[in-house]
Order: sequence, then structure tokens, then C-alpha cells
Amino acid sequence: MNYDSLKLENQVCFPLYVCAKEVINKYRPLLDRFDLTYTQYITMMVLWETSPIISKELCRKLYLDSGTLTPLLKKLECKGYITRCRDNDDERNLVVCITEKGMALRDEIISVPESVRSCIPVPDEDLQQLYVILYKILEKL
Amino acid sequence: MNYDSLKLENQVCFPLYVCAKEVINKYRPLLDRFDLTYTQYITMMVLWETSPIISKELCRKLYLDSGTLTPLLKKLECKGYITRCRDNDDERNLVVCITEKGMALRDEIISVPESVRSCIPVPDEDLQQLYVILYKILEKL
DNA sequence: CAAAATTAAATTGTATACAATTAATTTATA
DNA sequence: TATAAATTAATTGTATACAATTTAATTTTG
Repeated sequence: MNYDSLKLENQVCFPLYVCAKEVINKYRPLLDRFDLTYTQYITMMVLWETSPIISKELCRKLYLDSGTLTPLLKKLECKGYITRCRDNDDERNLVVCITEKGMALRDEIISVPESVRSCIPVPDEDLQQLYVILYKILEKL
Repeated sequence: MNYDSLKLENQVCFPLYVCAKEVINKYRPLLDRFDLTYTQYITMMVLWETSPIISKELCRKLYLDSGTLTPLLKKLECKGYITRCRDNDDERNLVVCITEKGMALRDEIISVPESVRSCIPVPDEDLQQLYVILYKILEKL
């Protein structure tokens, strides 16, 4: 039998998985200073754009479920970056609001994207192409 | 201040992270039948190609550390797919060998790559491009 | 309107991931 | 050659991820 399809080098998912991991690892030392993990960081990104926001919406935008977000949001609350409270109109919903401290974090963290970019020494065109293909796939999934 | 660089839509890492997660999620129902996780599956892929292999080499090929691999290998051993023993020449090294049962698994699992491929309805050219860019980045990291 | 169905967050359990440390072994060196 | 340095797995601790279940609230429906 021909087992070529089961070779690691013939997989697209493997470099995708490794690349995502390794790029996220580049964020770690940069985000450590702010006591944030990568997942907490992208959560803050949504909140800098949209606050207040319902937890369900946050889950949808971040492609995460409540099992992941519930403890993460509690941690961000402990750090003082967000508040969590129930929606009066529908008590099932959790309303997440960014705090002043959370909003202020944006100014401090502004240099992170550029720092990460400098860790990935490939041309802009490659990253642009990568971006387009990834969203093309995400749309179809 | 201009905060565009902190918008989720302007990140390359975010779709990379989500895409990797979502594609791996496509493997889940397919691998469940074999009682394997994605990480266990790619570990088996290395072993189908190379056995015996030193744990250190396995770590290097999979971009994982011993904190992740040690418990994973113990699980694969419990399932009867591999054996773990020390290298007589250098007792620090852990030698991982595939078992007959592990080798037989390859024939059963052969259809998985095609099944996953069919879950990602984009042209081959896109995946080919993706593959090239991802390895280009990995080489530089 | 009351019961059933639906929805959303939280909880529980399992499996990664990785940093930091520890323990055992081997290699280098004074 | 005895000790220091280096190497490798394993361990410990923290933080995701996600499936499955539970709980509480809301909506639908008979």
C-alpha cells in the first residue's frame, strides 16, 4: 500500500499547527510584561473595539466556547481589565465591559504587533497571501 | 493615537491560530474512531516513518517539549501502539518503538487525510501556496 | 397560561502546551 | 580521576481548548 498521504511532510495541517504555535510563542515574552496570555490579548483586542459586548458574541468572534472563555474572563476581571455582569433584559447573557485600566492598556501594548512582525522575517507579500488564503479557508469551514 | 495595528482584522496570527484550531477540530470525529487525538496522530505519523526513535528526536520533529510528549507517549503505550524503554548506550535517552498493533493502525487510518481534505473546500493551489508560505515562515523562526 | 423546547453561561473532565524545576546520566575539564 | 557542566526525561504548575453536562432564564407552543 502507498502510505505517502500519511507522511508528515505531505500534510498541510502540520505546518499550520506548528506555525500557529510558534508564532504565538513569539508573543509570550512580549505579553508577559502585561501579564497577558495570547488568548487574553486577542480577547482584549475585541473589547478595545467593542464594549460592552455579550459573552456569546465574544465566543463567536474569537471562535472559542464558554468552557474556555468563562475562566479566561474571570482572570481578566481579577486583573482589573474588564467587568462581568448579567444583562438586565436577559439574565442569561453575560455583559463584558472594558474598564479604564483595560482601556489604558491599549496605549502600553501598542508596540506589540510591530515587535512580533519583526520576529517573522518574511516579505509583507507572503504574509498578505497567507492572510488571504487563511480567511478563504475560514469562510468555508 | 492610531490603534489600527491592534484590530483583530489586521492580524495575521489570529486567522492562523483560528484556522489551525478549526482544521484540527475536523480531525476529531475522524480520529475518535481510533481513540487518537490530533497530537497522538501526528506522533504516530513520525513513528510510521521512523521507529525506533529517541524521544528527543520526536520532540524536535513535532516541535513539542518533554512536558507535552512524556504523558502523551505514556498514553500511546497504554493503548498498545508503542513501547517505551531506555537506551542501553545512554540511559538518559528514551527509545520509542512502534508495536505491531501500532503499525497495523496505519492501514486502518489511511483514509483520514482524504476525509479531512474534503472538509476544506478550497482549490489545491491554495493549499499548495499555504504549504509553501508556512514552511518559509517556519524556516525563519 | 403551563409545559416543553431553546438558549446561554458555567461546570466537569480530558488532553494538550509550555515554563521552570528536578533527577539521573553522561561528558568535559581542571 | 574527581568534580563541574551539560544533556535528557520527567515532574510541577498554569493556561488554554473542547466535549458533554448542568443550571438558570427565556421563548415557544399546545
